[in-house]
Amino acid sequence: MATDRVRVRFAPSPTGYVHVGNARTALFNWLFARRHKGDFILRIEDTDVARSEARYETQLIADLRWFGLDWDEGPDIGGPFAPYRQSERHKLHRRHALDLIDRGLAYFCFCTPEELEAEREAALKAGNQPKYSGRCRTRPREEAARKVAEGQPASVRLRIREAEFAWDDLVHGSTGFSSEVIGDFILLRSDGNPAYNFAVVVDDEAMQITHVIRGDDHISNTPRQLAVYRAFGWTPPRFAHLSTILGTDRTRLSKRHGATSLENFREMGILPEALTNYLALLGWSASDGVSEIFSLENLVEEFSLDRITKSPAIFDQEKLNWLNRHYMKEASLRRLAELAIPALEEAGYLSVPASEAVLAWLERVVDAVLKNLDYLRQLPQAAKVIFEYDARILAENSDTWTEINEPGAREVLGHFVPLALDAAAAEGGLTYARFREITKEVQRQTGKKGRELFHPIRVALTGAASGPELEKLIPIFEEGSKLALGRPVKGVGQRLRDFAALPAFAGVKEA
RNA sequence: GGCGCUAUCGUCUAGGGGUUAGGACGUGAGAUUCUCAAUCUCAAAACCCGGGUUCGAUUCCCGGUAGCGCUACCA
Repeated sequence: MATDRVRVRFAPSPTGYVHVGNARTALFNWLFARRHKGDFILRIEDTDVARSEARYETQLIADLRWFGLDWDEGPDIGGPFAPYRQSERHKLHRRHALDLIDRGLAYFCFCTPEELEAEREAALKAGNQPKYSGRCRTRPREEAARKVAEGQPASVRLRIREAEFAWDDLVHGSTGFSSEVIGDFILLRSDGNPAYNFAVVVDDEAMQITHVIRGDDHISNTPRQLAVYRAFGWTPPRFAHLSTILGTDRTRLSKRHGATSLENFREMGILPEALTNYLALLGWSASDGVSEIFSLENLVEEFSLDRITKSPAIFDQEKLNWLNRHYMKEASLRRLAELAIPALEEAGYLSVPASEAVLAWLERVVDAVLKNLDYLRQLPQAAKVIFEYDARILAENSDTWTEINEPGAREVLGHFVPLALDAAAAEGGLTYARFREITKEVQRQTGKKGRELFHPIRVALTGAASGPELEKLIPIFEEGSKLALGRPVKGVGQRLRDFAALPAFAGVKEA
């Protein structure tokens, strides 16, 4: 390591989505860098061009920024060790591979895929570790060079010597493999592109990476990489291997488990601070063993690699929801209202762009239903009582319908509806204060109070047996009815007229 | 098949040779409210199995089992 300064990197393949496992790896790298006032580097591993498209990289960067991370060096911002795309570093990889051949530490291999496959199957059948036999290992260098010059396709393999490959893992402690299980693996493919285990090492060394924090699926790759470091005489970085994130069925979390990518969570309306907090808690805990709510800033202060768990963790959407509810309560209503717009538009409730008046009204809507939400995507559903009122549908809902047809309920409505209708007509709407005066009057006339009084009124007004407080809903109805929305919101007067028009309540207005 | 990693409530975890094994999510009950929710209170819920070491193991060691990963000219 050429520097004492902590330098870590996140090196994803741009595949079109950022899996939460990768997001957590990125987060832990970032936290470690920030904790030690070091550098966090973004490097794109795009050697496999079939899977890499420019737009994937753009999306990857956007997703990571949304997630709350920033980096000191990367493909979008450059830096002293550019380029930061693996595909643009292939010349360097080739030069290093050839250098190893010159020094007799690597060699050209002319075996065909068919030959290798046959070898592999034979080894497997014999119950042996299926590793490369070393057939091309002893070919004289001149002969190999001649074949290459003739244009024969050749890969480059590392000459593995008998050795133990051990390291002190920052998460797992001392870990090691015998060279028996490795075999002379590929450095450079016959198409000239580097293999992953070679390219990462060359790039990490060139970028002076001091700590490699990555998923534990790379544990078995580590001895190969150590072999490369050893061949070059480089000092390897420290390694920290993070456990896998599993789905509820204990298999590796994948797309079929539902929301698993940053994009998924953003679309759901999960707040990034909730997701970083949750992911930090998945496999890491604070030193007091109790604290769970952490902003990114607090996480930077508290984070340490030695408090990372070794065992795999199952992703729990419920706990993420809990954190998201927590952070939604902390967020400004304006921010939440803006985040809810796409879902509301999709539901046909809103037309964009939303005016300032609509946004201000939306804040009240968010405020009214927030307690019922796990994430913002659920807002249209939770706000249905505001946007959709249909007295006829109410009449088809047997439970609710039966309730308000009880004699007591009919009595309450018989008094309430005409009073409220008159007030709304006379005053051009109904304030909550006025609404309360009317309910008090109804209470005097009927002797009903509490649930007996309010439940029928709620049903008549909202069409539903449950929902936000009427204190919040009534002003929302009234103000909403004055706004130009994707779907007109009915005011109190309109709702009661619709209700009174139901045949079953035909007499209610005159009662 | 070989190699490796892992194992505390349903889930995320704390802890550690002697503890009433702690917290959180979720669940259940109660309180409160016009309802749902939110909130508050309470409750149920765990050391994978078998050996060893030890006066004593959930904790340390070994084995088993299970889960996961790697075993590529994928990354």
